[in-house]
Amino acid sequence: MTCDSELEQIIYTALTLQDDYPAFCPPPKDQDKSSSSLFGLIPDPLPGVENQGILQKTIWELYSVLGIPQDSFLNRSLKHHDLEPNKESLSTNNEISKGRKRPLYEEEQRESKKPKLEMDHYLPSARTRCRRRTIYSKEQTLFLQDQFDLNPYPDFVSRCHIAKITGIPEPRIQVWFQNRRARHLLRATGSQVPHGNTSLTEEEPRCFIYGEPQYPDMWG
Amino acid sequence: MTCDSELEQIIYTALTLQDDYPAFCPPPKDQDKSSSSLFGLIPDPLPGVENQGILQKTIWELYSVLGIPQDSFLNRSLKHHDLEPNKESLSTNNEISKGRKRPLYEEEQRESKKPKLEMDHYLPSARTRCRRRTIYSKEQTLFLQDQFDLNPYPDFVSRCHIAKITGIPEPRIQVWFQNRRARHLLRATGSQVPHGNTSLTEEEPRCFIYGEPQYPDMWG
DNA sequence: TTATAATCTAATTAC
DNA sequence: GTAATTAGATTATT
Repeated sequence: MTCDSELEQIIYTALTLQDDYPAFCPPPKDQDKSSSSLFGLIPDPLPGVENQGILQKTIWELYSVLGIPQDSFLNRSLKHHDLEPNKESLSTNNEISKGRKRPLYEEEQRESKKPKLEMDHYLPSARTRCRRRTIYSKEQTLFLQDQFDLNPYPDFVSRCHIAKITGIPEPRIQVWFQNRRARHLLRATGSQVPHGNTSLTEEEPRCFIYGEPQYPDMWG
Repeated sequence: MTCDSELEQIIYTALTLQDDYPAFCPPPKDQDKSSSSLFGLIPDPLPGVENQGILQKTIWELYSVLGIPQDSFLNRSLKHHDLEPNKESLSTNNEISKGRKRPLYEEEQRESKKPKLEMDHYLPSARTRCRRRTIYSKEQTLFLQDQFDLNPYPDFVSRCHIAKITGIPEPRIQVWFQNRRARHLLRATGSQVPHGNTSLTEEEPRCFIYGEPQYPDMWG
């Protein structure tokens, strides 16, 4: 009914969505499939969030395809993120880490003689090792390149501006600039012109640009 | 009326919030304070999002304290993030990067003879260079340490699980594990026991653990 | 295949 | 002490 690419798309859509809304992160897989408890896994509607239908539908599809039953630790985990990050959410649910140790992987601990099979089952290292590769549109890439020409070291606030304008999450912006610097700043001084005439990282090839940021020529 | 620490808290609260909701990222500072346009900066209520009052109040406080007027590029920027990341949001607003180059910093370009003052003004490198340091609660730290003992290399799905349970954003989980590995895995084999008897990174001191992950002893 | 997003180490900064 | 950032190397997707 659902081919592999479809399933993968569903999974990564859910993972991408939960990146913005942690409450929708899917639970770990479990072989004990009791179909009666399937509905218990569908998260309650997050009060107020838009595109509720899309989120719910995606998670529902994911759970249905994987046949994930209601796991015990989920009952003890946080119900809903209160939309305020890092607000000691665990303090009201401190039986997670106080009452027992390692609630997430207690299944693996119990049968510690089949570690790799269990691990591959729980954490499919081939498919979910990395975050799904982000594809940027032509307009997004052009805008990022323009910003890079202006300042290859945007600070947090600048990255937030870029994130707002492009719609790209700020951590992706950070990674994009890291990769861009590795490709272009170093290539400009290193491989293309081995003797370095491009005056950007000339005098200090491996400096940390903290106290006195070095900017392109148009900035002075 | 508002002391510096208060202002800083407001700024970073807003920045943290916009990390989850990019539409609420504050605009860049601007000296042209025309108080009449202040209300134009207050973002429209994001339809449906909870804690609307907190977000609105925070942004309002921030804008009021900074006296930020309605910037021109804000009119051309995205109105509301459509809650689906990386969905070529720019394609419907492609006049941002098509119609003109570098809309975000056109002010600096115009007066390119005062680069550092302008840059310091726009991008206060001392205060907003880095993301505000995240403070983890005792329960969060304990849970992360437990997960680290089980698997110091959690993949994307595992990091999402941890993010869900702890309420910490996934990128922060990633950074936490990076720092923890640098502190503990290397310290265990390097400084404490210089000759390395702890069998974790023994045969391959600088390997990338991709194809065949190495896990602690309890995993085999 | 190439380009590049994501991950990793190691050193470092800064809170 | 530790969260965040950086360079650089590497993996791996498109």
